[in-house]
Amino acid sequence: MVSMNERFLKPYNPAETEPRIYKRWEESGYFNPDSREYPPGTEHFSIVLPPPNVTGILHVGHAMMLAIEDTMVRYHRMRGHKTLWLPGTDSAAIATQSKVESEIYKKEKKTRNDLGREELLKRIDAFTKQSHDTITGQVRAMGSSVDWSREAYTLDQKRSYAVTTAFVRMYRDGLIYRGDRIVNWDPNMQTTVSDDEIEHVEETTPFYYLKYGPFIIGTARPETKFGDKYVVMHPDDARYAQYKHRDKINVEWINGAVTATIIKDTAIDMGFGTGVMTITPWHDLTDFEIAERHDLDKEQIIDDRGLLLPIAHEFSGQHIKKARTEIVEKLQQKGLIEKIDERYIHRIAINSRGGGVIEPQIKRQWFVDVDAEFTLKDSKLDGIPSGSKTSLKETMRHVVAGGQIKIMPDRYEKVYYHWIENLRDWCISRQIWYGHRIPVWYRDAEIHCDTQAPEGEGWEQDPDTLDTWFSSSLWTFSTLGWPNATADLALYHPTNIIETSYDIIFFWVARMILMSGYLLGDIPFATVYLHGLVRDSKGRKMSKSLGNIIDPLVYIEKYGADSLRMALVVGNPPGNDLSLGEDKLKAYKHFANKVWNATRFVCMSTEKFDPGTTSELTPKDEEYLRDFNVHIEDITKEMDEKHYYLAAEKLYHYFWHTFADVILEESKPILSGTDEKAAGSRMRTLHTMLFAQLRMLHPFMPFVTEEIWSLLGNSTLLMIERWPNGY
RNA sequence: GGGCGAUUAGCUCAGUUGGUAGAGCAACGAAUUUACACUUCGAAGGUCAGGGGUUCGAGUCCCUUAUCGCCCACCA
Repeated sequence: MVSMNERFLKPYNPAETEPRIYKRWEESGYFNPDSREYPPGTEHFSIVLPPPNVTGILHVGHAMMLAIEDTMVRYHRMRGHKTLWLPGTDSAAIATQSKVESEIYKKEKKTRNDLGREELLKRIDAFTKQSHDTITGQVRAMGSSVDWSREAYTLDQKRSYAVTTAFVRMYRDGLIYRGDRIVNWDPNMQTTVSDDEIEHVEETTPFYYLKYGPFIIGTARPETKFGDKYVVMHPDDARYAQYKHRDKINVEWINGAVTATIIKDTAIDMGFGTGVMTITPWHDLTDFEIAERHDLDKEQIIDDRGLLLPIAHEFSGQHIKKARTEIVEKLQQKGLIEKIDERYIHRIAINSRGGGVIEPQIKRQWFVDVDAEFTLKDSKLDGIPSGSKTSLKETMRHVVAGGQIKIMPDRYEKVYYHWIENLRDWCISRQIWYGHRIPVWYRDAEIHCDTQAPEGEGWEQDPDTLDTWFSSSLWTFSTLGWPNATADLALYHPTNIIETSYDIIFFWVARMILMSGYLLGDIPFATVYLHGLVRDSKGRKMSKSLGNIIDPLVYIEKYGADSLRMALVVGNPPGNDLSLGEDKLKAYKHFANKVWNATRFVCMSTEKFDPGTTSELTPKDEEYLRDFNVHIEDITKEMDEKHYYLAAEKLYHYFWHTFADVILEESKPILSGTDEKAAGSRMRTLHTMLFAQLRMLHPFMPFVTEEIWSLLGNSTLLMIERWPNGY
């Protein structure tokens, strides 16, 4: 053993060590799998980093993701696999634009229309650049061994080309269409929002029972009722048997007499209220579907900004929020109100990205058809042969049901199927400016969809951009060079694992499966590893209003990245939320120091030991090494089963309470004793166990282990050492 | 309205196919020119949410109730 380095005389100092070690790693080039030669037939391991949104700084949830993924990656690299972890960031179109817009408005009282498309995009670019640099700095501080040479951005040139290529293919296959459908409209952001981006918030509002001719109808939104001229009831409702489908009756309504048409439809719940309702097809999905079934007129009542249209007569131009009181007053005066229930619990839809209250509107938008049949070419999907007909829904369901993709924990498979069953066509066009422009051009009645603008005069590109998840859904292969047939794509796709938060299983995981299935005839990853949310020490969600959001850099500065990583990995099985308190960080900081000092002790007491010679082992030491081999096997098995949370805990426990507390303590008299054979045997044993434990701890605590490795006189980096295999 | 999860030591959580209840932290009692006070040793602490069932045997499997949490859903 080499003589003890003087640095061991002081406690381990992560703040001084970590940036220096990361620099060494980065300069070594080993994050890039191409930097080393591998024997033919070497297994490979690839994952993509779920790209963080360039909307600000990373939080501890991101830190957890980085900790788990880096653990996986370092483990596989040490197993000798050709390992790629591909980093990047996400433009997060709507969230980013919304954030920049509101900052500009706060400071300058200017809206996007004041600035114009070009200027706003310039401002957003400046913001995202800064945000990007902060984020990549944080990713480095966590010790993430990502291949920076392959870093991607969802909005860079290569990814944009992938996006337009995907759009054009889907359009030509009839999987993308343009249609007048009811969509979720955010009047604040002035854009559509997908179903998955909607949050429902409960609200107690008055519920009005209105006299509509001979009927009583209920509504929570009297301000939408101006145009109501269809009254709908269930065909089996005996109470209304006297009325026949399509009968016409005259009723006195808000703005005078209207001729109403009776419609019988089974969508009506006979048990709710009076079992009769009038419909507002332009602003309600159920109503829209009823209107479609019976080919009824649809009329717009509310405009894009939430103002009432001329159909509201004297209320025209008023905002719906403000108009309600006056409208109710008028109804009251006309004697049209039967009664008011003041305590009605109602769910309103909110745009989770920007915050506006959703107003359904009928709009001409672009959609992905999830039910349309298409022919799958070059299929690698089990059970869906090349050339067979399938649909996006079917491929999505099939790859999980057939076990080609495994979701951890498996209970999320049910959630996934349920989502697919209820999935409607995906609205992909957005009326914001930051994002991928839709690759479609119009000239009068002509439509041109291609990756490039058409030749000739008078063409106008669609002003809309694509849902940010459209580009994210290509991430596993757009980052590897698709649509070009690159070597990276051939080698690293499908990726082995996607490791992400369970709350984006629909937004992202499902849509990656959708896109990969269609565009590549393949799965995007073999395993979905879902981690949970990080909560504070009291189990509360981290939120701005609670003020309990912590920048991981604060923890790193105080306790070191290794401690933060351990705190985020130990006791954190997939699918569970994790409470993070400072006591944990403290505990693992102590542990890092324990490893540090145990090494110091081994150095001090084995200075005479030459690892090149093999001293004969005493029976006791043979027994220790046998037990240690069982420990290695156990840890390796946990790693292979992706039980990182258990492996980390067992490594911690063994190092501290077996290696340090028992074996090291017991070694003191042996090493200072007169029995040279016993001392030599023990030195060899300690040396073996220490080195192997440093290797196994490395994926979890890369900084301290790498630093110790180097202070022990190794000129090579621990990060590319081999995972121990028994002694 | 449907679905899922949780309920185990003061706190945070493990407990893989059923076989005598585990860890970390905290708290408690000791030790001390020690590799490490970012230490060591020791002891304490649990009707495994309640009830029922299957079994030789249940924290684990089944049924049921309660509380908390999450997700989904077009009751106007």
